Amino acid sequence: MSLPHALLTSLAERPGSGSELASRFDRSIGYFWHATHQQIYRELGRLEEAGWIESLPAESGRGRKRAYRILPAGKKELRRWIAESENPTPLRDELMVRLRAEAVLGPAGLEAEIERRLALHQEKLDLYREIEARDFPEDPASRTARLQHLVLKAGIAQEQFWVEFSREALDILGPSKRK
Amino acid sequence: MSLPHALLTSLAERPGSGSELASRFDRSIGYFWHATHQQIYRELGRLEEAGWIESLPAESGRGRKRAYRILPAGKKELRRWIAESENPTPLRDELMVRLRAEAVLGPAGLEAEIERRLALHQEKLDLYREIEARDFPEDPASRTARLQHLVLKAGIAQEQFWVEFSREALDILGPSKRK
DNA sequence: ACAACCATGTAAGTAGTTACATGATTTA
DNA sequence: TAAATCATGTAACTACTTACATGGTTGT
Repeated sequence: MSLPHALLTSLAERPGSGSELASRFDRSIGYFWHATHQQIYRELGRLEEAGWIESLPAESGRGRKRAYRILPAGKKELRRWIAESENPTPLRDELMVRLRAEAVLGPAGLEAEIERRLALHQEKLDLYREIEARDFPEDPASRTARLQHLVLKAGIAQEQFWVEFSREALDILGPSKRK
Repeated sequence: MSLPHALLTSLAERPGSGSELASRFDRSIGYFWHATHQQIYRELGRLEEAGWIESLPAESGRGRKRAYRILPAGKKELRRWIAESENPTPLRDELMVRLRAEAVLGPAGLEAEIERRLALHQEKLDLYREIEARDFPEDPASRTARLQHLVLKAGIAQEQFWVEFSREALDILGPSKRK
């Protein structure tokens, strides 16, 4: 389970509130780890109780922004976790199940959905490339920057894969409609 | 949620018992959808209750193999589901979180884990390629075979991606030890 | 007939999702 | 000052995981 450590990582990069963390999970960290705001708030509470992070603004009820930052104990825990061993999360993609289902049952209207997916992945690919052009314009960089760039490039490669895959699938499903 | 439809697909391809389905989930269907035997047995019960599949051997308690096959209602449901629209499952990979953590905290011993992952993915890649050579030796094939081949090729592309990615990561993490 | 294994299943716990609620801040 | 939005949070539910249990089958 990586959510607590994803949050620790994000807070190690820069302190922030729950909503700020939630929007970071739609970008950088979010290329490979997703979380909703409900998960994030719950987990921030646990992390604070564990003594790994602290919240800055004194007391406040709801609706008030509350900034968190990582504590030394949190950094220590994160460092310990980095070297841990864990098997890769098994892949899960319903589209593949649908393809095998259509393979065995015959045409059942999968084309439209794949075209929709193609557009989604193309859009995300464009976005990631913009981010890359903006954040990593130069080639030789620090170890930190090279690692962050590597993760972004992995996101780009994934989206590229899906774009190409969708095109191939459309070629098989409906060759007549393709130019 | 795709597990019930993954099972329906697998049973549409060929009837089988729970344990047979479980082992298929380590291959073909399992390239992109994973399930443990506990999930599978539970879900088979639900599918039978829904009237989408039936179990053949009359009455029998535990320890006795029970073969299931898909019913017309199950095929109808599967066909309906194929054309449904669903957003891609968000990616989740702890290794990426670890890389960003190591990027921000500095060297913390991630290399060994990446080498382990590299070996795992290389092994899986070799396995998939064997399966490809055995099951899809010829090029022009039926629509069904082309779709099944496409899904396998996607699995191959994924493992290839991870192998290349791991090598790049090692280049950044420990350039001295690479030849 | 005993051991080892195989197939099926139960139980408890955890992570993640969906729907909804409430107080604060900004905007019309 | 009312409406819309933002930030935080609660509650209920579902999928998935881990650990364990039991009845059959197979091999010696």
